[in-house]
Order: sequence, then C-alpha cells, then structure tokens
Amino acid sequence: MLDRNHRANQRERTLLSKTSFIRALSPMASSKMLDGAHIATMPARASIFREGEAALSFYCLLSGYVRLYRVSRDGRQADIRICGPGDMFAECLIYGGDKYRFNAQAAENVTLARFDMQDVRELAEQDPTVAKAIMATLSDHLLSTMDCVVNDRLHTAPQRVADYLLTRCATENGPTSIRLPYQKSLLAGMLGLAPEALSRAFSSLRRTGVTVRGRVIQIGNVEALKDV
Amino acid sequence: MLDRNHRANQRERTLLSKTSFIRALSPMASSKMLDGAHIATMPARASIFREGEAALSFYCLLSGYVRLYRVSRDGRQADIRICGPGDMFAECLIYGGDKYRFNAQAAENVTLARFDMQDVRELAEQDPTVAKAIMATLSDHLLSTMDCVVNDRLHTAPQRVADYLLTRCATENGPTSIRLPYQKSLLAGMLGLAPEALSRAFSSLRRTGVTVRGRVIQIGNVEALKDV
DNA sequence: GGCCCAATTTGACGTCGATCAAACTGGGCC
DNA sequence: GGCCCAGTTTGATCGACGTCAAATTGGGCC
Repeated sequence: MLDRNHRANQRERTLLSKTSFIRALSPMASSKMLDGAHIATMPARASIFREGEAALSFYCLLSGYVRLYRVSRDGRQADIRICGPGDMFAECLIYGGDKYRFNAQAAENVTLARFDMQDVRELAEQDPTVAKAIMATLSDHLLSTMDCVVNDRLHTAPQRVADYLLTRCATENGPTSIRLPYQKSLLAGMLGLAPEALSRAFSSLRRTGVTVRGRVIQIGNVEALKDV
Repeated sequence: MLDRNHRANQRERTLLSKTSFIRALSPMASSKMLDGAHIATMPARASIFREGEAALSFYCLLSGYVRLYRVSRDGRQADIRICGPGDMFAECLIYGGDKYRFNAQAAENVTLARFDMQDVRELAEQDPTVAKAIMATLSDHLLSTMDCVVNDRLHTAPQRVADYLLTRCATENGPTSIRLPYQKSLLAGMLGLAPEALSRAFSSLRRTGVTVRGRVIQIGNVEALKDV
C-alpha cells in the first residue's frame, strides 16, 4: 500500500511549512507537527483509506491530487472533494467520529504527510493556535462544501464549468488561458458530472469564446463567462 | 425585525444548557456563554440575516425551524441546511470570514439565542473546551453537508425520501408512523427537490407501504424502505 | 516522426425532475 | 360544524443529464 513511509526530511518539512495549516501554528506547535509527520508516496489509483476503516490519521497532501468519494450500493461513485497540494483531508474526524466516512484515492502519484489524530488532539488542547488552525480549516471546508451543494442545485453543467474557470482565472477581464492540473474526468467528478456531460458543457461554451485543446483552455473574454 | 431582544431568562438558560454545544463546555465557559446570549423571537418568514452582511453573531435555535439558503442570480433559491431546536448556525464564520455566506430565514415562529463572534473567539482562546465544542460542531456540519452532496449525486427523489424517513424512524423494523415537524415544502427544499417532486416521490413510495395523510406518514415496514 | 492506448468526444436514447397550470385538501379559525 | 386559503397534489410538457456504444484524439514513448 505505502511505497515509502518515513519521517519528513528537510525538503518535505519545507513543503509542509508552506501549507496554510502549518503556517497558522505557533513555532512550538509547528515543529511538533513536523516532527510527528509521516511521509508516504503512493502510485496513481492507490487507495489511501476506505470508508468504515478506523480513523487513526488525517493527511496533508504535498504533491499530486487525491479524490474523496463515496460509493453507492449499486457501485456508482460520487466525488465529495478533490484535494490538491497543500490541502488537508479527513481532518473532520479529529472531533467527528472514529471511522472514515468516505474513501480516499490517489488520482495520480502523490506524496502525503500523515498525522496521528490522537497526537494532534492532545496538541490542540495545549496550544490554542492548533485548535484555531483546525477550526479555520474545518470552516473553510464546510463553506466550500456548502458552495458545492448550492452549485449542484442551482447551476447547469455549463454554468458550473464557467464558475470553475472563473475561480482559476488570474485576470478579471479580457482573454486568458488555463492549463488544467488534472484529467478532465477528475474535473467532471468534482463538478458532479459524467465525463460526457463535461465534454458537452465545454462545447456549449464555445459560443462564449471558450476553446479546448487537451488540457489547455483558451478563454476569449473572462467577462463573458460571468453571465453564462 | 426582532420582536424581543433580551438576556436569557431562567427558562431559556435551561433550554440552552440542553444543547449539545453548551453541554460540551466546562462549567465556567458554559456560564459565560449563557451570560453572553441574547434571546430574540421572530415571526415566520422573517429574515435573520442575509448573505453579504457583516457576520457579527452566530446563533443557536431554541424553538422552531430556520432555513439556510442561497439565491441564484435569476432568483431561484437552494436550501443549504434546515436547523431545528438545539442547532447552531453560522458558527462556520467564527474562523471563516467576516461576511455571512448565505441567508437565514425563520421557517415559522422561532426563538433564538444570539452570540457575539468576537466574544466567543476570545473565550475559545482561553478555554479549550470551547474550541473543542466548536470543532465538534463544525465537523458534524461538514460531515452532514458531505452526506448531502453525495445524496444529491447518487440518489433519486424516492431514495432520498426513504433515507429521510429511515433517519427519523424510532424502530429498526416493522410498521411505524412519523409526524413531520414542518411543512412538506420545507422538507422538499432540504432534500433538494421541488415540492411537486417530493409529492410524487411519496406517491411512488406507496408501493413500498408508505401512506401520507397531511403531516403524518404511515410506514408499513421499515425494512422495506431500506432497499428502495 | 510515428505508434498506441487511454482519455475524450460525439451520437442516440431514456429517465428524472423542474416548471406551469389547474384541481384538491386539510387544518386553523370563527 | 362550515369556511377559507395556503399548502399540496395531479397532469402535461420540456430540458438537462446519465448511460451505452462508437469514433476520435492527444500525448507519452520509442
């Protein structure tokens, strides 16, 4: 399951220190967290944990993308969140139950830091900056999951895609272009769409000046996307 | 907007003390929270706060139901969560930004306790039980919002209704009956359905032994609902 | 540069749920 | 008990998206 599994080396400590979670900690707490981190690399499609397993650790992603999803009785999958470099996941179980509530899978080769829940719980009791950082992360994830519900319920496929493109645009107006950091099928899942529906949404955005070639998306006019 | 607005009296302090949030606090923190609570009653349909307003307070509901929702550009509404007695809401803004991110509206006559965010932030720094209780609440809300996304994406209307009924069933098997605590249109919204779709879902569940008369739902066999 | 295979796109079709309009009902109130 | 009206149900229609199958493409690799 785990390719490698070791304590964080200097390079990995530096990467971790740049994440918003670790940066929010006091120097003392930060170094305790770094000392407690276990680093592992996993190949694409590997399972990180499964729904129902005992939730002993939570994770911080250093490189690659991870898919959090649940499976229905008839085998269909629904993505809950896609995590990228710097994102934490399963932190909702620090005070939220003792079993994982969804599956986590590497969407490509990934490097991740694993933290022991119990250790962090104890750290949070002693150092208020730890509790504060956890609360900030939980709030952030809660708000974006709420956004997800609202998007699903109010927007059509082309609108969700336009929204997504806007969040990843550097500029506020005019033409620009974006390179997707992952496969389209992953993007489809995070928008709650079948890959075919994403493809059709892109092609319906052609009239709005959006051109797709592989992972590169050309946007004729950012303003125009705002009123899809 | 606010009918009454006063400090919590004995009756209200008792109600508040029974909520899972307050019960998780140390005696000291608990009494500070109760002292800081402002009680208000509001009539059905009244707005409690709107998206974009400065987020100065969060709330704990003492009686009635509150709808959290967002409005799309073309005026359609999507419910994010329905809160009942004992539920907290807008607590995700304690460490999650300075503006409300959704609207809150009384679904019927409600009594609610208002807490000053800044006061509670300070309390959380001093007393770890406060931070712990906030984290537990945030985790709980995050997990149930994730459930909501998954339900929307994987289940049809009859399945969502069956799920809902199962969560509110006292018994594990055999026949039973349930009384909805609110209007069907509110239930429809929380399941992400139009009222018509909820009605049709109920009528499609008749073949599974579900009978509806007003707010009373008769269930022939709880087991049967599990494999809708 | 060409090959190859997985990823993506396109086409055809079915189903689910939104919407609008009209009929009905149940529960609060006198 | 009867009235009344908001809330709910029913009917008809439509658009959006999922699914399956087949065609196409792009990007990694030699």
